[in-house]
Amino acid sequence: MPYSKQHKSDVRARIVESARRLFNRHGFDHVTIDQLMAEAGLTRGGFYAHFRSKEAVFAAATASFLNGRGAIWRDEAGVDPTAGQVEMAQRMVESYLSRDHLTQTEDQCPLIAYATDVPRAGPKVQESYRELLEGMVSLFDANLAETGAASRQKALSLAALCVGGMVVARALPNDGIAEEIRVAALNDASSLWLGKDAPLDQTQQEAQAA
Amino acid sequence: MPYSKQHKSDVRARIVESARRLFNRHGFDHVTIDQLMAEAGLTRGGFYAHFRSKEAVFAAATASFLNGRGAIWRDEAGVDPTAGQVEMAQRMVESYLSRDHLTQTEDQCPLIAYATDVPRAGPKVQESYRELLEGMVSLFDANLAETGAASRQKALSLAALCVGGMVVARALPNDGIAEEIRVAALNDASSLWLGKDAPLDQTQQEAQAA
DNA sequence: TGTACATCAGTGAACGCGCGTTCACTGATGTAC
DNA sequence: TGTACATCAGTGAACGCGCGTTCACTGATGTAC
Repeated sequence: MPYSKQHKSDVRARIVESARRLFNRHGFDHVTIDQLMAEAGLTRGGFYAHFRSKEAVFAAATASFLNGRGAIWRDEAGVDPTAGQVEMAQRMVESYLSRDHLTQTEDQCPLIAYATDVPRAGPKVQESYRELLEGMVSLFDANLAETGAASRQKALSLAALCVGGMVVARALPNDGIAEEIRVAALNDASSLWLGKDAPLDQTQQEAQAA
Repeated sequence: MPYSKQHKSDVRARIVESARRLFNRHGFDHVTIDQLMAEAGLTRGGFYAHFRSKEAVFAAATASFLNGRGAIWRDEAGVDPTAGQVEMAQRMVESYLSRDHLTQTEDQCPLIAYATDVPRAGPKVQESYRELLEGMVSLFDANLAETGAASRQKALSLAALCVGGMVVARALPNDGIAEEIRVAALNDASSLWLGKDAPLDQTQQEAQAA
């Protein structure tokens, strides 16, 4: 039995990671098997020793976020015992609508990156997408000041604003309007949903300093 | 001079209309020249008597919305003299976040449909997209109770919620969660931004009746 | 410890298909007489 | 009013390229002796 199981699963993980980064940046259709194998330091043909199809690696990439970064985010959000609930929600929103998250397309949340790929993708991808969004909603739900149906509703629309705001900002040119949308969403998410003022965002701080 | 100018521009308009519908439904990459020409009752080759490239017809389709339906929407929104400002904003939000608008992908707002195609498209498309979004923001801005910077900020985040909420709802399976997002966005847009309760939406009315 | 062997991850050429685009041709239509 | 003509929108076959997938082959690696 040449090549240990360890080796194979390591390589597979490397491919998934390349795939995740590239799909995130360019979307499903605009990434080729060649590209993602090259990014993983391999060549075209070897791909099919690990995955049955391009669609399969897309599903794996989505799932990998769900169980990797996504899970970490989820865990961290529930962790700090000194912070109040609304404090936690506020941190989540600030991190989601941060300038970094708008800029760094490689590591962004797949809810943003895959939004329009998902309807055409297979059931596994759709399931992952749904699961991830539900996770986000639950997380908000648990950390809002409201309870019951009111909390659920706010959690849903807050998720829509966070994810949707980023999708829209991405579609706009980088000349100010995108940032304007992001900052407006951040401020209103804070004041309208969480009932508190957002601390000045990085972009706003720089504007004041100037 | 065979075929009148009229004839040529009629046919061109028919192609643009087919393109708009198909691009709206399937996105730029998943519509073929064959399909859109067939939809217009023509064949492949004739396309290039009207447009230089696929990208060109995409730009034309985007612009056609801007000058057609988009302009109508804009005009209507400013028209009813008996309605107050906030009343107008409320109507706009209700129409944008309506169940019909979620379902009828052919006639939806291109801000939703093209969100992820735009960053990869040419400058004309990007310009149209930006212009359309700015139009929406101005429209909200002019109809909110606030004034100045506060109004602009609310207009921006309201646009993000409307467009983004629809994009996200589209990406979710049609089994309830998509509707839940839409209705939550609608209700919170009404209560948090406009300071009023939304009348019961069609879906909610049906739920109550059952 | 060293060597022959079997396995299978990885290689890169090749296949096949879809689709944007081109092109030689056709035929419908407006104009000139 | 009718007919020959010129134009060019429209046709559909063909081209060319990109890319997902396949396949015969290679060679690295673990195992058996």
